[in-house]
Amino acid sequence: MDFKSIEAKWQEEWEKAKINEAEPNDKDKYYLIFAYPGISGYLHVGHMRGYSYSDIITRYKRMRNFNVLFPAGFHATGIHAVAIANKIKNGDKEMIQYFKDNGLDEKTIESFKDYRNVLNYFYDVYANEYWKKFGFLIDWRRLTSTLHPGYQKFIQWQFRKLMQKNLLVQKPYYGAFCPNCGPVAVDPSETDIKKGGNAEKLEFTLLKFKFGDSYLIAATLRPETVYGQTNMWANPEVTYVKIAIGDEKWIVSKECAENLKYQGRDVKVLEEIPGKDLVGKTCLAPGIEREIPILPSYFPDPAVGSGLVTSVPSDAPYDYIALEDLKKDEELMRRFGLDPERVRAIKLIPIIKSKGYDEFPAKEIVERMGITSQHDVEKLEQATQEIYKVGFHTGIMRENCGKYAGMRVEEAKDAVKKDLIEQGKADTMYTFSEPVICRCGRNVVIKLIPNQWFIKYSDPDLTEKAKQWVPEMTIIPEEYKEQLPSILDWFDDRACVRQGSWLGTPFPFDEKWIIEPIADSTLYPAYYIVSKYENEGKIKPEEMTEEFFDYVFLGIGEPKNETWKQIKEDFDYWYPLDINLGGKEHKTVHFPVFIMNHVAILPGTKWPRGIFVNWWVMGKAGKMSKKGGAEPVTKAIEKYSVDAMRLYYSHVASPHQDIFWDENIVLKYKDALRRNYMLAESLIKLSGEKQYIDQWLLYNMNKHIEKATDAMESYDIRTASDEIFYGIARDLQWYKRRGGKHKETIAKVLSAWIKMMCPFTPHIAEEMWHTILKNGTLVSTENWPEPFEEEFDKSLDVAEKLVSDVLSDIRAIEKLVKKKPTKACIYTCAEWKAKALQKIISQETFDFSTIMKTLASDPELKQYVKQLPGFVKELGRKFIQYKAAKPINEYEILSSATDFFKNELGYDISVYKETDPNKYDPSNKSAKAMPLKPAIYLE
RNA sequence: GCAGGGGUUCCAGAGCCUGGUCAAAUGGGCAGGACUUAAGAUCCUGUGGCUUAGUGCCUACGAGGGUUCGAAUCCCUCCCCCUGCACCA
Repeated sequence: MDFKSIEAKWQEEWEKAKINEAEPNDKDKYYLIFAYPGISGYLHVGHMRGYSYSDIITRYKRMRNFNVLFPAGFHATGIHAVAIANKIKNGDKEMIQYFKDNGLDEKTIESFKDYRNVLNYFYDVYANEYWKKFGFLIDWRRLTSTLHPGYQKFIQWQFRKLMQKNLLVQKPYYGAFCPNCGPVAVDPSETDIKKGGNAEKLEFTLLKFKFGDSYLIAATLRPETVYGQTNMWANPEVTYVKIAIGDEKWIVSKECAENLKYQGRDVKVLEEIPGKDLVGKTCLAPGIEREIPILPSYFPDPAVGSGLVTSVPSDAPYDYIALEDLKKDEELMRRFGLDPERVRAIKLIPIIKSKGYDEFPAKEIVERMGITSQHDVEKLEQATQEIYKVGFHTGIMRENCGKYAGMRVEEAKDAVKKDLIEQGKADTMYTFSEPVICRCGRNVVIKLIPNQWFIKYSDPDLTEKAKQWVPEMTIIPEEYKEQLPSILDWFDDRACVRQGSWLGTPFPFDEKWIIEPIADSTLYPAYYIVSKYENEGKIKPEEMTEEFFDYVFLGIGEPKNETWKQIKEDFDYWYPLDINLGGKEHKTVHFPVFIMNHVAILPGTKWPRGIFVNWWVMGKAGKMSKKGGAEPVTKAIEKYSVDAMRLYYSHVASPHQDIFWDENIVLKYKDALRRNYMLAESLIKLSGEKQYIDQWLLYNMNKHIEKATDAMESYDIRTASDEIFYGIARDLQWYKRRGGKHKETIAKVLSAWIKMMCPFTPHIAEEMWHTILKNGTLVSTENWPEPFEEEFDKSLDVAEKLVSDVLSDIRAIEKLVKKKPTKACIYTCAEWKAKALQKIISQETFDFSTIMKTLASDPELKQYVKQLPGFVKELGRKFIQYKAAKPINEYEILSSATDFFKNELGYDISVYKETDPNKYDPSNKSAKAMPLKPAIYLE
């Protein structure tokens, strides 16, 4: 089967038929978007998961006779495109190779020096190489980007509305900042940065150690440990600086001085002081007011804190091991003129009592973990974290800790810090927990922005309204719906503009600020209504004034022309949005702000109706990296076929669970598609009488339609695809095996089957619709099948189960007798037994004594009263399974299946009634016959 | 720390809300067989243990308790794993 040409063929047909284009009409509407992707490079198979769900859902809704709007766009704002352009400009080999690997020629790559070409290139790749190739029925006329002029007008309007509602506030903010590039995002995906994505922004306490006319500054996260200080660590390889700050003089690392400057402190560098010059001297430790020695060590990083570290070897693994190392290192001590005796005399001071630790937690954990040197950074980090955690939660200050004795560490930490600051012995500064390097190579610092604009998501009224709205929404999965109110509560004000070489919309109240990329993508489903008109040239961006958007979105004012009127009509028809679909990474940022902005700006009738969250596709090393390692989309399409991937996403697990990409599994789904195709092909060739198995098939198909429909209605893609691709296939397989061959039944069932496949695997569904069923229409425009109208009864299933049970019973006996039988005899039970079963399963509930009474009161059954109790007990087990089924004629059913049995088993089968006086029954098996469990004799 | 999710049979993964038809769907793997020149294709059969002419019993759904006639499913305690946490969308 040539998947590739099938895909191309039907994609073309769909486009010709324009079934992707949506205009208002008199049908009910359904509007879905997926959270549009940032333009950050080629996408991999992980990204296609959620997008595929979007297309499956919208195709389903379309077949349910909804008028469906499914637009898409690009999130172009931010740093990505500029970063790529810069790299090309700088001749970055890796980046150039990346494009070469993707088949681009030198000239095109060269053109990427202009970020606009980068954007245009990826717009094209995403839309045409990914989405279109995946068969998505996106309304391409609405394609937009966050950099389209109209879109920017829209965003500016949105911010004016926020301002009018007092939801924009200005206050100081400490943000990550690159001196070259401006604000950067520090996050594990390392979009903006080269290194340090896991760094946390920490507020360090700066301890001031009196040292001559100035202070040595040591940064710490554990101010409460001042009582355990034994010495100061200076790194002899680092050059420190003496700075004038306020009316004091501090000694810190250069990086620290830099940080302080960025954090709004008035800093003037006075002179440089090599670290080795500090070693051997003493300083006055704050809090304990004791002179302590300054000792050499190599772990203090000038980029972290102040580059100087106060040593608490009892509770800090780094300090402990550094001290131990030094004590052993005669040569080092000699080099700095230290007195080895005095160094060795330094004793650990017990200060905190933590659960599971004795006097010196640091010493204990270092020994327990077998850490032998201060260069074993990984283990030391782990140890530090462990001690920090245990100390914080369970620690109690010991009696030598002054007025804090007996206090819990959790409280002492803040108390000590506060007191030291008040006494002028400490200060604070923000620092990253590890060095952060910008893409440009510079160290990222934390900068104070005194007049940062925020969106006031903490606004109590807004939060409350949003929380109230959540229960009204359809949110998939349910757990997220329960989580959302607490996320909305927790959600704080969020910086919404920034300065720097960023792409984005100018902030309407101060154009030197650019609106940051999360804030400009919260209300955008509304813009897809307008974007079509912008793209068609029917409205110019200049025309998109405040008046325009007020009219279209809020119904305020009057239309200036027909187009305005029409756009408003469109908006009123399509809005609100039914589903916003996005990955789980959006749970705590995008989705909450999406809800809150709608709630803040639009009237209640336009608030979003639903959210669908999908989880990720994982590679072997965790989340699939955007930078490589994962399978790129284009290659995957070739290898697996689009439909196989769509089915894989649908069926391999619930959408709300991470899945692990495994190409063998995807290939299995490709096999499954082929198998179903072949099955349908073989069935359509059959012809013959209508039999009871046809009724059975229709009955089961009916159930599959009901189940799959129910599943789809509740967005349970996994269950639906299971019913359709495996449940139905299994029944068709059995039908065929049982000798089913009625043309009309087959055509009817296949037609429904293929329709149901269509949302999931549209290409192969179209192909089957045409080549197997010889239809001239598009299955994509058909209606989803309704359950068949025939009267069905559960007895159809009961009967068929009888046949398959008898078959597997015969097989079981075959195994036990350990020889190939030559014939089999089946004895169906006597009439009275069948009658008794019928009486039992017609009961509401299984109650032994009531049933016995009912049976015993029957004149016909009365005579068997001795056999009844055992009989009832045995049938009790089947009660639920057979409850309410109509009676079946076992003899007839089995007799009609003798050919089937012969085919399956390879020998003759005779069916007798237990009561038949002429039956062949050499070993008296017939008496064992029970309802739905005939006796069997093998010879 | 704050918030959330989860531990199911060889693997993946349903079931759990609404307790009994659950030795537990489905897909894979594996074993055996069929068809084939052949197959990664397709089709059958099997896949906890013991036992048995189609049966029955035991052990099972992280661990331990509890509720119940009855628990993978409800309640409690404990252990372990995972995820997100804010100028990345």
